[in-house]
Amino acid sequence: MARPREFDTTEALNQAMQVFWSKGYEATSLSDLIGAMKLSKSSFYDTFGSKHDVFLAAIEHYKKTITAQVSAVSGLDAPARKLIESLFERAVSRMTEEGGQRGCFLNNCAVEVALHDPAAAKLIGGGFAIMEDTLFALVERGQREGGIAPDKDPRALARYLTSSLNGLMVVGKANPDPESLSDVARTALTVLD
Amino acid sequence: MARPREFDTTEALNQAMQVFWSKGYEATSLSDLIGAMKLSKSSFYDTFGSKHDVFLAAIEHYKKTITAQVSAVSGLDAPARKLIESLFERAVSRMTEEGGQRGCFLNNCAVEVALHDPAAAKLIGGGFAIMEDTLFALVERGQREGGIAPDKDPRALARYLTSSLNGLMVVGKANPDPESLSDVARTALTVLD
DNA sequence: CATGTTTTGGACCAATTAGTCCATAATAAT
DNA sequence: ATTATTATGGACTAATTGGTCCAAAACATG
Repeated sequence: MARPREFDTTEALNQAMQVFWSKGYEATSLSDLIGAMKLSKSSFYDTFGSKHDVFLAAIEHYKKTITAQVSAVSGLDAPARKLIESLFERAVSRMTEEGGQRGCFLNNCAVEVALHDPAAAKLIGGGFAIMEDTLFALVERGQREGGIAPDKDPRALARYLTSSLNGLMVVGKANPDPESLSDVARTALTVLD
Repeated sequence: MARPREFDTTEALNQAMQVFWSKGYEATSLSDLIGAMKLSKSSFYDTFGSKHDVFLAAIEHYKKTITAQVSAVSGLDAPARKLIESLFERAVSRMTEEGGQRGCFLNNCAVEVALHDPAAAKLIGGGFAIMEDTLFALVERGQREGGIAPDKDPRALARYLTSSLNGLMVVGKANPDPESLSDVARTALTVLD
């Protein structure tokens, strides 16, 4: 009793994540999930246990994908400052493009469930930590390279940048205006000078 | 057919707002609402129409309360820069104190419903606009007073500060650590130098 | 006290929720 | 071809959802 004989579990989790991302946890129903994951109700429960279990797994899945993306970006040999800037630019353009207002999955989860779902909160915290650590490494590198003010505390900068990116997503949801968001991104990055 | 003979509508909306604030829109049930608002199901529907109508009214109510608070703060004769700083300080301490992790109601609403609820999205956008305009006025005053860099675009700064405050709330939800959040707030405010 | 107006509890509704279970169907192994 | 395994559709719960409705209770007014 389990999932189809050959069945791409990570792809299913990816689909589940997409649904949670678009609709939020509460607003996502079982039928939404089994529809997106393309398995039967029975297989769903046999394989994943419960809606909440899938939710946690989706958060974990998200963390894996950003870890991959992030290490790809950090590996580029462009100056670290440029990489950080392009992170903000990409956030702005994603938020302003058609259908891009889903924002950041972690961000959405943090706001919707962190207060009432300790298990999820822990995973989400871990996700933010990944972002922060990535930015920390980039900031330190930028300081060595000379693109970022060397006297500033890199940990504080990393925390600040993480928070700034999240702020951008939130205001972008209510008002996805390119000009506004560019103002925010540009101003936020002046801290690195 | 209506509400109780003497009935404080704004107080009821305030209670409704508290519930939506704590639990989110989807996770709030009718019984939650009529419990908090202290009226019967019949009176609820007679007076307010529907859950969604109450939700919109609660957002409006929130906007009224922040407008009031905000004009009180702006009226203080302390330097504008100090007022902005205390806004961030208060955000940090609220997020880190026991039970303060609800964050900002507008922020929560933006993340949970803006994408799928145009009517709410419009009200939420208006709420952010109030914040932005308030900060804009403070920034301009700060620039005149000399506490804030006069060469920077006050509109961009206001947008940036609004976004920063929201970012603070989001990361605070997942990780309500005073040190982290202080780092964020302190760093964010250096933009005003 | 009687009349007219408000307000309410709670019965009721249809839809939906997350979740269980099993007989059947599909597949694989022998 | 037979057997053993695996997966599925869908019937089935029990609870809850938002919402309607009305007879009775509470109240105010005369």
